[in-house]
Amino acid sequence: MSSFSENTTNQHPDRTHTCGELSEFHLGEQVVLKGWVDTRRDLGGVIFIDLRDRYGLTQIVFSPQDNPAAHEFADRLRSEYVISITGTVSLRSEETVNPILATGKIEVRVTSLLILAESEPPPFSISSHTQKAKLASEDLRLKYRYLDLRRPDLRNKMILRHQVYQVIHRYFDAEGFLEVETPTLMKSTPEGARDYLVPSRVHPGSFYALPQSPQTYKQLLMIGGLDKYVQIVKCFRDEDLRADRQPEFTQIDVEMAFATEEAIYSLTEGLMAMLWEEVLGVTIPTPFPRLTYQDAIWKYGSDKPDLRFDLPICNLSSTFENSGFRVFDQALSAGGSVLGLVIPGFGDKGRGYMDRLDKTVVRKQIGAGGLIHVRIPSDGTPPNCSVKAHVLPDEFVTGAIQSSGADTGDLLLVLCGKWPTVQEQMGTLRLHMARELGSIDERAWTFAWITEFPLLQWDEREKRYSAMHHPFTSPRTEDLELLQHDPAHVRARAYDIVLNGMEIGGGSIRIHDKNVQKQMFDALGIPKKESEERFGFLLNALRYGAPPHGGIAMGLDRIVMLLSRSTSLRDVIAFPKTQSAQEPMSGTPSTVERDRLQELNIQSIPKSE
RNA sequence: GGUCCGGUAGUUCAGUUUGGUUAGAAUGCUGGCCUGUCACGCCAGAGGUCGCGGGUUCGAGUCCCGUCCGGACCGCCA
Repeated sequence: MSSFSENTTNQHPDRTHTCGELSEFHLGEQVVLKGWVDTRRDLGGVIFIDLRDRYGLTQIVFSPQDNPAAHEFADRLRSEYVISITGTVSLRSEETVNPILATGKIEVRVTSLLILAESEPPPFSISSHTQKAKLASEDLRLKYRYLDLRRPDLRNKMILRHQVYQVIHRYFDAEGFLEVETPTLMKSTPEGARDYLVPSRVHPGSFYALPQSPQTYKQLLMIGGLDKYVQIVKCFRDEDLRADRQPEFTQIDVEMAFATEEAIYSLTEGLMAMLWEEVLGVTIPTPFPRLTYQDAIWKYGSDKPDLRFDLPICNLSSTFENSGFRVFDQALSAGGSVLGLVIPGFGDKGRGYMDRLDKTVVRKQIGAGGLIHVRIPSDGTPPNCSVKAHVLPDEFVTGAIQSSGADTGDLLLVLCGKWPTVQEQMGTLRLHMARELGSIDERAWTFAWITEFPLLQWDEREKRYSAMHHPFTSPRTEDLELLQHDPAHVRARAYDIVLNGMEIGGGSIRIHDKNVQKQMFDALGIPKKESEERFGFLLNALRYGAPPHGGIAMGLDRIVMLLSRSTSLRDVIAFPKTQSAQEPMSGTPSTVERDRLQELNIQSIPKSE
C-alpha cells in the first residue's frame, strides 16, 4: 500500500477504530482511523493533528522518523479535510499526556495517509475546541447546518435525542402498547391552530391538511379495539414561532382504552422516570405533585407554573375593598382583583430601581397598567408606599402588609386588573423577580400535573365559546348539567404535565358518548349540519360501542430541550426553522413553477400593500 | 399584526452617545521559520458594498425615513 496519496481510487482501508475509543490497552496495535482534521499544529519537524469523528478526538502524529513521505504530504492538511490514516498506537510520554482528552494518554503515529476529501476554509470555526463565547451567529450556523452538526455540542444533542427515542420505544413496548402510524394527509379541522394545507391534484379545489395532532385517528384506534396506542409523530401548526415553538414538531402521542386520569398519570410518570434515569442517570421522585388550574393561576399566575421556587402570589382584593383609591375600586367593582407579591430583602431598593421596574418591566415587557409598591426598610423605619396616604389611607397599606405576610426589609409589589389577565401579568412578574433574586435552582427538575382545566373559554373575537383543550375532551360528570346554562364553569377531564415552568405535555379523557359529544358541539356553537360534515365519522363511530378512553401527547422536542439544558428548540432539531418559518440552508419555502400550480388548480394571489 | 434588541474584514466584536484625515482588534486565511505540540509559538502579508434603498449635510459606519434578515417577547398557538 502506498504511504500517501490523493483519493484517486474507490479503495481505502476499512476503519478499525473510532476517534473516541483508543487507549493504553491498544498500545502497539496497527489501526486505521477516519475523520475530519479538527486542529493542526505544525511544528516544522513534526505535525500534530487532532482527528475528529462522531466519537471523539484522537491526536495523530506525522514525524519523518515514522514515514518521511507521509510527513511531507501532511503539510497539505487543513481544517475539515477528510482523511484516512494508518498508524501505530503509542503511549505519550508522561509530560505530554492531555488529561482533557478521553484518548489523551495515547497518540497514533502515522505511517500512511490518504486524503479522502479536501475542504475550503469553513465559513466559521467548528473545532471541538471552539469556545461558546466565540460561536458564530446562529443565522450563519443554520445556513451551514451540516457543518454545525460536526460540533460536539450539537452532535451530542442529536445523540441524546436518539437515546430518548429508544427509551420511548422500549418503555411503551414493555407496557403493551402498539405503535400505529396515522395519516399525514388528513382532513382539515377549523377548530384550533391554523392548518398547513396540501392541495389535491385529483380533486380540484379540495385540500388535505397536515395533522396538528392525530387526535381523531387515535380515538378511532381505541374504538377499533387496539386498546393501547403510541406513536412518535410529526405534527404541524401554522402559527408564529417562539424559542419553544416550531411549525413542525414531534409528539409522543399516546391513547388508552378504559383509561382513567390516574392510569395516564402513572403511565406518564413512569416514562419520565425512565427517561431521566437512563439518559441523565437522575432519579426523579414520583408521583408528581398536582395542582388544579384555579390554584395554579391564583397562586403562580400561570397554567404552567415554575415550581423550582415558591414566591406565591397573594390575593389582596378583600384587603383593599372600599379603600377609596380609585384604581383599586374600579378594578374591584368590575369584578377584578388586587394581587400582591412579596420580594424578600428588596425593601431598601431605591427610587431609581422602582421606576425602572415599573417602566421597563411592568409596563413595557409585561404590558400591565402600572405597578404599586410598598417598601419596608430594613432599619425599621415606616413603610414607604408609592401611593400617597391622602389617596390610599395608611390603614389599608398596613392591612396589605399583614395579609401578604411581608416583613421588615421586604418589598410588596401590587397589581390590579381583571381575571385572568392580572394573574398572568403577576405570574410574569413573579418569574422576573425570581431571576433577579437568583432563587431559581437551575439544577432542579420540578414536575407537576395541572388538573381540572376549564372545558371552554370565551373567544372575544368570535363571540362564542371555544374548547380550551379540544372539542373531544370530556367534561367532568358532575359539571355536565352546567354545560347548558353556565358553560364557563364546566371543568374538563383534562390535564397538562409541566416541568420547570414549561408545558411538556397535555391530554384528557375523551368523550365516548355520542350525546355528550353532540352537547359539546352545541356548546361550541357549531351547527348540527357543520358538525356532521366535519366530525360525522367520529359521531358515527361513537354509535357502535366506543370504549371510554383517554390519552396524552408529550412534546418530544421540549423534553429533549430540557434534558439537554438547551435554551431553544432549534438546538435539538437537526434542521430547524427560523422565527419566520424559513429554513436558511435550503431556502424553504420557495416559489414553484406556474405549471405546477395549474396542475393543482390553484392560483397565487400577490399580497396587497 | 405589534414592541424591543441586533446587522461593520471569512468569523467574533469595538467604533454610532458628540457626523470630520487612510474604519480598528482578536481570531481565521496566505507565505516563511520551527522535532513534542495540544486553541503550539514567532515573523511577514492579504483581506471591508459598515445589510439594502432613499434623505439631511460641504461631509454619514455615525443623524432621519423606508425596507430586508436574525433573535426575544406580546397577539396567536383547540
